[in-house]
Amino acid sequence: MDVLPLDRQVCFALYTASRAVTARYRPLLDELGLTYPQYLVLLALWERDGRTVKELGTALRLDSSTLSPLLKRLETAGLVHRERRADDERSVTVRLTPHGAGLRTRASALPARLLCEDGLDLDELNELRITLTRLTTALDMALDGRGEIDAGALHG
Amino acid sequence: MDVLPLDRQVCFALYTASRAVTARYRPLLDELGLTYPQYLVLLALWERDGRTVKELGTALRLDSSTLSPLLKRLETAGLVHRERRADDERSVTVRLTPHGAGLRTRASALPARLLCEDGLDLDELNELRITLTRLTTALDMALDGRGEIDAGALHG
DNA sequence: GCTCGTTAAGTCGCGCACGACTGAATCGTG
DNA sequence: CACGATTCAGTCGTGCGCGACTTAACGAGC
Repeated sequence: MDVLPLDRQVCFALYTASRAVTARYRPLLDELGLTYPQYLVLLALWERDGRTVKELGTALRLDSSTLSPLLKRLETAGLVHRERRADDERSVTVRLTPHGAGLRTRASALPARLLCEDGLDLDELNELRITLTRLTTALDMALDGRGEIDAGALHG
Repeated sequence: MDVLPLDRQVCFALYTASRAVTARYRPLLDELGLTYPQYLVLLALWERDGRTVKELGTALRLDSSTLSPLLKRLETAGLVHRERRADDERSVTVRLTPHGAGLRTRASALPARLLCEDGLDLDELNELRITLTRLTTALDMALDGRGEIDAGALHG
């Protein structure tokens, strides 16, 4: 069995496409003073404000070691505010400041500005998104399942 | 115009799917002592050995500031060897060592091991790869075009 | 109430990515 | 030949991602 050439590997196409998209977003996000992951965090908060770090991590599939420093930078930039929950002192609630909430209007124009140059029509984008989501959940389940099988092997 | 929810954004699906794939590759690549970008560099070299840093960068869409430290680590690990070209002292040729070439056999088993758990069949993977490649080239052209248009505007 | 296991946020180290820059080699044009 | 522009590899600083770890708070069972 031989190695597939780079151009035939789905994993490489995915890796490259993801970087191409963030590269295309970059100049637009620079105008807002945001990085791409910071933009995704704000997307999550615009959709539902006041989530805990844990809940944001679940939505974005990132853990606290990535989110904590990122949120600290967003707080320094005056876009979010963090405070410990009164009912559970372990959790921290992340809330948009007026400034952070105000960016929503400007940010909502971004996808449309990129849509016209991505070489795909709306149907293709929709299908692509669905396929990618299916791929992600399948791989996540396979990764989780690995651990469960290993744990199960210990009992058997 | 309102902001799309996170789950409807193609950019987010791409970002998440890309990380899910590398996460799934990680335990397998750990056995080979490789990171995911290092694996991609080796894929490129297995396909055609003796390329310059510049040529590798074109194939992987990475520039020297990413590749130089990565190649240095591969050289320290004894997988590649670097040497200045005699006919052009600016360029550096990257060659696989016997050890680096030998990893090819073990690495060729990787895609098949992941294929059975990605939740997609071969036709879907093929279509996905083609769509992603089209997306990447379109976005790259748009990004390049931006600069050319700006430069053109100065002449006009 | 106390202990032990669990959970949440955060820190640290490492390896990318990428922009900005440096230094050396090469090329083009006069 | 000279000299300015270009090309190539490499360094540096910043911000992710992520594994391993720490600390504090919660919860269950005794």
